[in-house]
Amino acid sequence: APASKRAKTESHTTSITSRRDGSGANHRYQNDNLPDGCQHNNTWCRVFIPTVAHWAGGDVEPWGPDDHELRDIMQDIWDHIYKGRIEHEISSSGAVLKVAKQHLMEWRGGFGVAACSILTAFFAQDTDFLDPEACKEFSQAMLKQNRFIFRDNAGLTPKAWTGMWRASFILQTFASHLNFTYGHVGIPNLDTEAIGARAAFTLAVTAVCRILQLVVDGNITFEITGDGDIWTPVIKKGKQFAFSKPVWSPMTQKFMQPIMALPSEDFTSIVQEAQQYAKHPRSTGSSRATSNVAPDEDDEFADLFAFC
DNA sequence: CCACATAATACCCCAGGTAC
DNA sequence: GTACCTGGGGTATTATGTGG
Repeated sequence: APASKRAKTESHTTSITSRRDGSGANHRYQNDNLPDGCQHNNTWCRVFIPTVAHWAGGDVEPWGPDDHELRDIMQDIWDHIYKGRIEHEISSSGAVLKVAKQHLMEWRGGFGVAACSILTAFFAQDTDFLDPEACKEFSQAMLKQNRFIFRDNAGLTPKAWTGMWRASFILQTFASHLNFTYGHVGIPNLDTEAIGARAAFTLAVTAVCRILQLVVDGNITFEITGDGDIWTPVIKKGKQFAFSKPVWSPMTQKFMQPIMALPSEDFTSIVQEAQQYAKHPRSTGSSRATSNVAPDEDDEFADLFAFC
């Protein structure tokens, strides 16, 4: 690694890790502890954090790098975004890193939340699913298909995966990543435009698996109010039901390999398709004036069962 | 059709809880 | 004490309604 590009400017840097000296509860770091000015024009939360998440969702370990690697990456991002305005050397135990990691938590959690609300909305629009058993059967069928693919995946070409990848549940869940990273900028040192979003996509796939599994096991129920048109998902309390690294990291690893093997053209087209579900669609030329807003239900069902 | 007021939603942020 | 994850409070932003 190249030598540090700057001299330390803060004299208060304790030579040893300066644990927590933030101003929040239990001396935790909060936004007030970030370098002065970095939040001007919402640059911190509208540009810096999305850029960090864009990197974290790239072709890397989905559940996150260690603090030192993350520090180095974030330093590059910082130097580019705040270049000439705010000089700051990020500490691997300081406010910038800690607060940013909090946002990355929310970024990962967003996949779990998205998968849950998408499946809930799907059930809510079909009265057949008023019967909890129907929900379970449906979810079981989805998962079964996944297992079938896994069982003999040695003999399958990456092409065989693409059918499943295009399932709208997964694409919609993946769109939460596109939303979260909206506003990110390219960082020359990191070649951020060249890397993909395979980690993010892996998390999306895993999140969908998790929510289906919760339904199958009866660990999520739906409170239905109104005239049956307001569904509220209720997930049982417990760490084992969370969308978290200890529970889902093994599954993520399984998914990661074949996803990494996808040719970049295929992956690019997947991302392209997911754009329609994003809040800030990247208009890729064709006018979207007439045809959409949301895909009509027939299309959605067609996609959904395309791989069943 | 536009300006404005109000309602709904999304976003950001913090801190509690839990496990180690 | 530290790290991970969650849930909710409060505000900014967008959608919706209403009068001119």
